[in-house]
Amino acid sequence: MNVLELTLNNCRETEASCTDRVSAMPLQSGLKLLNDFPSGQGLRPWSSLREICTLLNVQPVKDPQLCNQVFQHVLVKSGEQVHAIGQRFEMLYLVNSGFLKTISLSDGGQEVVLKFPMKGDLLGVDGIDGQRYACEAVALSDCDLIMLPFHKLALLGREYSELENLIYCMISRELVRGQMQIGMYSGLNAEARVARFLAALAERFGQLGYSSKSFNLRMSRREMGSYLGLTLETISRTLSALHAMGIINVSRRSVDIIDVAGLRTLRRIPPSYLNARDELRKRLH
Amino acid sequence: MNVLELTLNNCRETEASCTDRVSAMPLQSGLKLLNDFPSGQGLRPWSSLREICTLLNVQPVKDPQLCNQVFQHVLVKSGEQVHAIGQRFEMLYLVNSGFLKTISLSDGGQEVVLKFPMKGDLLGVDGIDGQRYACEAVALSDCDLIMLPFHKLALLGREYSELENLIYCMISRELVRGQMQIGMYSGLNAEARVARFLAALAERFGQLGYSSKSFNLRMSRREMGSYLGLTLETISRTLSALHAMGIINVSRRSVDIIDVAGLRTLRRIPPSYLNARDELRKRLH
DNA sequence: CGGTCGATTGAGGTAACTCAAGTGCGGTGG
DNA sequence: CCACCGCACTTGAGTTACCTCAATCGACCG
Repeated sequence: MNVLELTLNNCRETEASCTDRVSAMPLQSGLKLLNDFPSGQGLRPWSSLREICTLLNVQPVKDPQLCNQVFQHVLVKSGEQVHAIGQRFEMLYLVNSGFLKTISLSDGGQEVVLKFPMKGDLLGVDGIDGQRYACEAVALSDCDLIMLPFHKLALLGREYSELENLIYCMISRELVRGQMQIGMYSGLNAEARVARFLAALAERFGQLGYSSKSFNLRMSRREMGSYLGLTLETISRTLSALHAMGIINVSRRSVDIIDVAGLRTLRRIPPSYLNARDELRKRLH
Repeated sequence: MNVLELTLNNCRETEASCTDRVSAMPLQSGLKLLNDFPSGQGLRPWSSLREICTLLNVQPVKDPQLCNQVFQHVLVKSGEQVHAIGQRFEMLYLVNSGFLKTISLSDGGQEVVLKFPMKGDLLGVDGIDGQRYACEAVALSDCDLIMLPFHKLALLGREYSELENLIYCMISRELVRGQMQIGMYSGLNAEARVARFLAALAERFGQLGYSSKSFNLRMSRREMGSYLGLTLETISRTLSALHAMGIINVSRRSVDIIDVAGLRTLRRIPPSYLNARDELRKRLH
């Protein structure tokens, strides 16, 4: 049984097992396998493990048979859900293109944004232990995801130690990124958080070959605030202040970075840029 | 080559490779292997994989040869470092007894507490990708850790799919716990955070067979604050207020839980319990 | 063209921070 | 044994950074 058969097989399994899923999956059924799509758009329905390694930014696996194994893609439209909290875990998803958010529910039932996965990031790792996804993934733009059926992946990993190690690294990396987030933003005020966030986003875009100077935010102010532990109004105000300082240009969701170094090192914004009011109040006292 | 040889061998390797470590390891050299210790204290220098499964709260591996494989312990004294940030990764550590903290450095060089690992928790998973630990682990009490040389573990995992799956689950679990933390505490005010934290701690102690009603905090107010994103003064005030409400008794680091349900559901503390001052000011207005 | 939704901006309130003064305990040394 | 010191914690008072509520604006969409 070759891998192509394995993956196709697995897709059928996925479809078949939809009925026994615990949580509602309003959009899951709308997911399209890429080979259902009209060809000739430059999109292919599967990627080789070699390509996957490139995407993950790791040494490509050397074994010739292994690195030609292929994995199927899936297209997710903007706003659609990739997986829900509590849904039975079967797949890891590797982002080939597009922009997403992962969320969990806070105590009050409010959604909390955990990450903004993009090209090269892995979704679903939190489902391995417990066999159910612990968070929900939603596409914030049309996305092209590579499906990695975990069971099959592990099976292959057993034969190829190279691949096994790759899997360990992928998972560990996700964990490290979560830790970095906490470390990075704790102890920073609102302005610095937003500034670092933009700088990190710009750097990431740059690494992926897009412009690091000029890009569109794919998330709403509310989502950004949730991710950074701030309210949407604070985000809006801070962006305006960074604009007023001449560090960025921002209009709605389009952002131009003027002074990257400034973004990275900013600690606090002089009150004059934030709001005339605050300064006035201080003088009155 | 049996596993006992493997692990002992690895320990020698660890000692030998101390010189090429990147970061300072002031205390690492003071770590003692358990078989250096006087026997007859009920402590054994190694644990079998069967025991490790119990500790991890997973189905014990069934293969008779595999589950009798043993792993060596290491004792870490309170205040000592288990591993440093940037130190070369070789080991996972499974906590057999004791209480620790893991920290990373915030932007300003301040330490940020990420977790408080205890019995059954795994340390070092963040080192797999990149081959260097991404955080620092410090013992907050005398600790008994089981050393799991990752390379050897992976080697064994390749032969025994059961074990391999176990490794994946262990790592994934660490990730999920990190996510839960973010989800749990975001959107809660200081009082609720402290209350949930105590409730979670109590529950954890209970699961481990200790008293869930009465225990000692092993961390300082500052460390607790760092973990919860609050200052030490806020922690202190909140504990006092919870005491005043009759939900807990607290004196220095010893805590008695009086009303667990209250802790879990608390949203805000009536001003009167917090400080007479605030209420007075309101009435004056 | 109205309706909806996201973003901006303003005004005021407040939760948590900062700074500072005390308190109590545990260790050390006379 | 007591006196001293250091450290973690407590408590107080004032400040402030961020939140909340509310009005407005603009883009998009049927």
